[in-house]
Amino acid sequence: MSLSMRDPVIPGTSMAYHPFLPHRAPDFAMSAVLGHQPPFFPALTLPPNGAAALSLPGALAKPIMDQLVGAAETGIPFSSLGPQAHLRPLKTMEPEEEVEDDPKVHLEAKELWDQFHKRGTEMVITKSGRRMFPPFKVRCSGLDKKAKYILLMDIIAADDCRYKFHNSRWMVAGKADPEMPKRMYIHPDSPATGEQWMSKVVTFHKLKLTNNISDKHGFTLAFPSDHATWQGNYSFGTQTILNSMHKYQPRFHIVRANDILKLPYSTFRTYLFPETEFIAVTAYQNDKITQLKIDNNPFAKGFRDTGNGRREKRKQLTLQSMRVFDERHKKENGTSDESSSEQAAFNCFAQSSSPAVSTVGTSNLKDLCPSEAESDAEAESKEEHGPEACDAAKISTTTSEEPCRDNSSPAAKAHLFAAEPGGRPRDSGRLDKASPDSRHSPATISSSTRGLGAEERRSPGREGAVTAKAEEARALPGKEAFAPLTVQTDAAAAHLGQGPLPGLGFAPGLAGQQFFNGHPLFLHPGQFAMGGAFSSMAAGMGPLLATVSGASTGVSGLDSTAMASAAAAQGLSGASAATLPFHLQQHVLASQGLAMSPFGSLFPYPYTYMAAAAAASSAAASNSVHRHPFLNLNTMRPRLRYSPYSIPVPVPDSSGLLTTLPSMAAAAGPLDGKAATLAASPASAAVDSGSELNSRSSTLSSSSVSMSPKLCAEKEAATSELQSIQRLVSGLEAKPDRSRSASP
DNA sequence: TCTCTCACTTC
DNA sequence: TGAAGTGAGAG
Repeated sequence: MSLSMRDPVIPGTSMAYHPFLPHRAPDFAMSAVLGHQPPFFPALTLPPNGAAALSLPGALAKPIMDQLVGAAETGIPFSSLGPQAHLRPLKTMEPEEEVEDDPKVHLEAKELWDQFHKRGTEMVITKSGRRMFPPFKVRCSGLDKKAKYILLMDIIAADDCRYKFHNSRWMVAGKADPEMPKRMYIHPDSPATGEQWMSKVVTFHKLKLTNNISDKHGFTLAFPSDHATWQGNYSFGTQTILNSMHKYQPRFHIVRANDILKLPYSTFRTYLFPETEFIAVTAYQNDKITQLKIDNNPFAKGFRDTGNGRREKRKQLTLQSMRVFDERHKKENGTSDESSSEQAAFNCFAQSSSPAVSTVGTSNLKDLCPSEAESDAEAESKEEHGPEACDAAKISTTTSEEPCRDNSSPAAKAHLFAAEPGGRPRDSGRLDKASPDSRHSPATISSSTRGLGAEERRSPGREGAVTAKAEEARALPGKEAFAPLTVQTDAAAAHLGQGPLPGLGFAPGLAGQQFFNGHPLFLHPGQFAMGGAFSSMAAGMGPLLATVSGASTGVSGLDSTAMASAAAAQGLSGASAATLPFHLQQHVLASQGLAMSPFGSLFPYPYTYMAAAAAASSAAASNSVHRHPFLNLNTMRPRLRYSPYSIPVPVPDSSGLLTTLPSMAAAAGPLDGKAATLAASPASAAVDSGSELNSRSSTLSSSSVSMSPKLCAEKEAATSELQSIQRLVSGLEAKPDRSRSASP
């Protein structure tokens, strides 16, 4: 039965309140996500390809909405609203015809990400939502030019730890807080042909990160079917909710589908870029990250040391006032305390100083501190800075590179994900039967070693340049073979519990649960107005029950559907479960003994649909290890935990990402050997840097020469300036947690 | 730690 | 011109 306007459904078709109906979007102001197995749905299937257009008059939709909203607000268990509908497997909704493609994904602005990773990643999250920086941009290749693809991104917990920034480094501070409801962001251009995707850099800069648990920028779609294909709770949104001081890993997905509706049973290819891992913070902890962002984010230009931003003015003021103080001090104490080191420093300063006082402490200071400053400056200069980046290098010197903080563990090496054919998925007959995809080829984990040329450091936000440079890069032989983890899930592939899809393993008790295997999705608001995926979704979402409540977009959700249903399954009253916010329900569920993935995404989404049945059966049949794929995985390769796919992947030891034990990784992950050593004794590190400064000053002083008399007047001024600088530096050193090592 | 405001930026 | 994206800094 195909859905159309005239279908006599009670009291209306599911499409009546489908949130993707563009003309309906503003009306979707429900305060809760409505439940599972909605009683309104007759047994229906979607037309092939979900292509039937549905234009539902508001007059018809409104009463339905009211009813749903009313039910949600009063907390009436949805099951009491009517008999549960039995939804047939949507066999007519099958993925696109198999096409030959071999997608490869290249992370753009990789060098920026590398720096970011090296310095110890931090990503600011705010209540209102903050963009990612560096921006997550990729370039795709190997797509079928004609086929349509949907590109998505989500962010999952990297581990189950909470972190703190202590003694200039990130360390584990305990167990992770309960995970926030996850969403997935669908690139607003989706779906588009492979040709279109490959012709440009795909950027996800509009995705925002927030710590606001009541964020209204998302809504949930439940796929209320007892059929594995449709199980799942799909949350869309433009903001993802993260826990502060927790580590996260962005993921990128390519789905060959011409319709969002097909996501649940389409093949997901998932790519992880280890260097994009980050710790969410509400305020910057690590000055190096701050500086990196200031140097590279156009919006933060005002804080750069160069230019006329507030930062410089403030610095000038500071220096000025300090100079006044010095002069006053000298008048009181005479000038006898001029040290030779000051002279030397002055010499050095005088040689390279630019006239502006405000620039003191950038390149000039770098000259004074060759070892640390240079090492860092060298490292940075090797990264092919543009003009701004050069500036950045100077500034980072100014802000005092700290050996402890520098994660020089070659993160760049970490992105070679060589998939081992080792873990072949276990077969699941049930899946084969249940999934429409079962005819497809088995799941493959392809590790693409794509050699793109070294990317030049780019100024973010300049897509054109980025694209052009990427083009250049593509023409070059690969400096670094990049092989993102590629997991192709497929129905027949469902050999779960080992091999490439252990992330699909279902925790005990969840295996048969609905809504626990779906994964939320971010949806770009623009897609409400889009044709393409969502227009056809309007026709194809019959069996979906969607609830949205709105803030800015008029659409929002509490993501409670899944939990409501699951909680109900756990013996909670429908009412209470339905009224709990998603995250609370998660707690409830956890307390109910429902095993949940500690990593938030209970189960990695769409492929779950394909593997759900198999997972359920295999989980039931398998031993405890198999039922705890994460644990199993963790034993072997702890930091793969954020990957939904526990692939036995050989990873370079230097990666620091996949080979480190969690605690060690947390403690020493972002540090290189030297840093780790220093980190073991942070105090000594601070002392070291200070003493280094002193000894360097002495060295300079001993080699200093007497000054020309005509310089005497300037010398005095410069000396006082130097004192100011040194005071500044020692002031910085004195800062306990956010200390910067002294790079004089 | 977090939130808010501010001055600054880009678009 | 104004909306939106920045980090700093105060509280």
